[in-house]
Amino acid sequence: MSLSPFTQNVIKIIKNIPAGKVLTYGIIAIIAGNPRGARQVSWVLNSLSSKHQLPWHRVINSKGKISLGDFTGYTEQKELLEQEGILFGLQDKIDLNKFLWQIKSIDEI
DNA sequence: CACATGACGAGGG
DNA sequence: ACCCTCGCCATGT
Repeated sequence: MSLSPFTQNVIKIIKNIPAGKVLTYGIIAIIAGNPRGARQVSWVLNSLSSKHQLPWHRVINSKGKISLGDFTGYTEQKELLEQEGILFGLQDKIDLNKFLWQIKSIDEI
């Protein structure tokens, strides 16, 4: 199995998100080279996070919320993020203006 | 080649 | 703010 360059970039980006910061599926897709590849990002997390030791919990959706369901890891992800100092506001929403990792290009990695 | 999958996102009601 | 629809994409079967 070989992964597309885009998917490889996604892995590289996620692996470099610093503790205490988060990134959204959409932004990762953009930085990785495909503005419309957000769904592929979720696929990577779901199937390759353990194999590549990815900090999967640092990826949330564009609304600043956790995308996992109550029975698929929601609580675990929230705890991991809180342990890194990330705060949850009303509606369990994270303030992106404060916790979003400011990266503009994959070259910064 | 056809069809299903997955932790998405923008838009509208 | 919530819910649904629709478009999108790399993979897997």
